[in-house]
Amino acid sequence: MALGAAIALLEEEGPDRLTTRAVARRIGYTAGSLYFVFRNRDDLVLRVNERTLDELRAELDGVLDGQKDSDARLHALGRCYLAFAERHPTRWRLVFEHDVLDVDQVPEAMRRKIDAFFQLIAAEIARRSPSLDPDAIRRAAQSLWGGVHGIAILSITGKLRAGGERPAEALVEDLVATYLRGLDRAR
Amino acid sequence: MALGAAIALLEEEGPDRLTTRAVARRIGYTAGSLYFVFRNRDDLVLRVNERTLDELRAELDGVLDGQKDSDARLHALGRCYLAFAERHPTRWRLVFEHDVLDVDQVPEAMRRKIDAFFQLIAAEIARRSPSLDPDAIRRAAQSLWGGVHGIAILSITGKLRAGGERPAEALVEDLVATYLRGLDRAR
DNA sequence: ACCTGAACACCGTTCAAGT
DNA sequence: ACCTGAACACCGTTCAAGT
Repeated sequence: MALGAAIALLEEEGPDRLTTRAVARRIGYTAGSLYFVFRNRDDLVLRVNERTLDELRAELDGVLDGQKDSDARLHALGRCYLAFAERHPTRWRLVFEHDVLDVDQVPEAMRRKIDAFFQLIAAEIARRSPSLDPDAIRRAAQSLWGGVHGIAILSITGKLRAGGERPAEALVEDLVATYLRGLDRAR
Repeated sequence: MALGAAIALLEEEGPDRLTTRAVARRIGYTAGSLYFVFRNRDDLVLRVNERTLDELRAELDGVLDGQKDSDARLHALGRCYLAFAERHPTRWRLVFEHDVLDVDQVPEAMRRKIDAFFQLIAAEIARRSPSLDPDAIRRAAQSLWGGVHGIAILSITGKLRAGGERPAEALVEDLVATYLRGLDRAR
């Protein structure tokens, strides 16, 4: 499958080398024939990204097994998210940095995957803070997870220069713990 | 100046069209001559990014004038950061998405600018929570600002799909307020 | 039905040669 | 001292033509 070659190329050579021609070469075909399986390069990247999101989702689901306490589950999700980003930096960045040109045409499936992910967080928050109304829960899920995402991206791109070991993990722990503590203190 | 042309090109046509050839064309020179002023395309992007960070910094400094309360200052910084990102999405993204190939060779000036920015946050946190030790302050500045950054990037790339108007601003307010509240509740 | 190969309009980068 | 212009090795994309 062409997708496999694309992913290998991406991890081995980086995003700039993920070209239609290189993918074709790697599977022993000619450049033009790739356009029978992908609409264009955007489409190729999009399919790689869907795969990446599916893998991430599977790992997140996996990490929830066995954890009972909602706060522990949220911490586990945060750690897992960060760990995935650190394990697959190139693929993970591609998900968020790739711009589709004809917006909202193609990425409907992608948006659903991202939404589903926020709902995972929202469900845990609803559980631990049952007094929050649905709007507040949505908001909390988005700002908390936006936060974890930001730490992950700054860490991966080397913009943090933090001290200690596993510095980004400490930041995620800090953000989740402090935010949840703030949630408990009513407004 | 070539830099001006590069920035105009970037805002008008997007990051993919920011090519050495297009910049040269726009200022009436030939492609090769650009290499007398920039080392290569990476260097060109780096210089654009430095300029962007300088502008952002100036706006952040400006927003602090007049605000006395540290919490209000942190909120103002968050809103200003987000507003800048929304006003210059392409340039702002380029700062964080551009990868220099020969790492830590070139971007020393860039790193200092980013560090200086975290220190701006850390100073406000130190002021409002004087009982925190220096490590905790650094950590708080990084996780809180990583968080604001994450919301900004998800918002700009259309991955939030939040309700209400100025949705990202509401998230930044929520994150900052809740995090600071969490900071006040000792561990 | 499936793939090739050539073509077109682009890139980044280098470097002799011109003024 | 400064710039050009051609060259090289790449891109994405299309599409006649081959099997």
